[in-house]
Amino acid sequence: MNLPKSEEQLMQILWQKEKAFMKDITEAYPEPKPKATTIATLLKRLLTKEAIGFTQFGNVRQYYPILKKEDYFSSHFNGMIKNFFDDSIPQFASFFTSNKNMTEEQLLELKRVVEEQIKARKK
Amino acid sequence: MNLPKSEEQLMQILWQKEKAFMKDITEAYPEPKPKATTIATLLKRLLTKEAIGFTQFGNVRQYYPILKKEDYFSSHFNGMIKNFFDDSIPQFASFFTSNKNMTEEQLLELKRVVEEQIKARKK
DNA sequence: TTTCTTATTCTACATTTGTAGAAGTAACAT
DNA sequence: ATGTTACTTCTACAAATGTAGAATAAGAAA
Repeated sequence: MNLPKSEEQLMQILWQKEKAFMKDITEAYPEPKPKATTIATLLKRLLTKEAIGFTQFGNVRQYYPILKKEDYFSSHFNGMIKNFFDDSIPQFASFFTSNKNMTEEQLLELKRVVEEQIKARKK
Repeated sequence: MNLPKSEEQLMQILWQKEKAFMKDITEAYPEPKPKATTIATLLKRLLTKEAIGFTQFGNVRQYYPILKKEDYFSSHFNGMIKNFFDDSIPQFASFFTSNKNMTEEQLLELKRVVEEQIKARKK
């Protein structure tokens, strides 16, 4: 499932809210907010793709994501690793950690996280 | 710079080859290869976007990437971290390392890479 | 040089994406 | 009851994307 930018942005809102009525979605958009019909169109397209669903409440719908954020992210991320690092995690890791934007503090934090994970696997 | 799939695929080829003539590009494509004119269109679009350039050799052109792979990847990656992990590297790291697809071996490898990087920073 | 092959440009066209107006409908406020 | 508001569906349309045919030009092969 590969969503265009505009739909992905809407998904981000739904992932964050888990459930949301039109009104909540509109509120969540940053300025300049798209027109209501634009949002409606996107919701409709996402419904067609079955990336989201809704529960009818009277005459209003409460939308919720069907596509999981983790899955969506993972598939993208894996795709990138594959294309950019020849499917090699270490190669990616190396690039990632030598990234100038990363502070030493973050590196230490990362190390901690990795160690923790290794420990968790052991048992 | 955000390239559509088809153009990105062509860029991958150019990044890999560094320089390439039409013929080399065609060869690099996996089956089913796109028609030559399709590739030509993509090259033209990439030239317009100044993502690539070329050197004229007689009547043939040798294309090369102008847009750097690292930069392209970084900007995408950062965008994803921002959208999916609220711009938090540790949050991403945590998700990344707890990924089921990752073997313990890879984790150890990652730890090694991180430590190496920390050491490198120190001096 | 005649023909074949290859690269390039132009043109074309269906799909997808981004955005939104028009209109209908039902709940809501007065 | 009745105009106002919120939501949804339909329709629309420009721009971007994916793909490629037609035509052309210029070496390469015969």
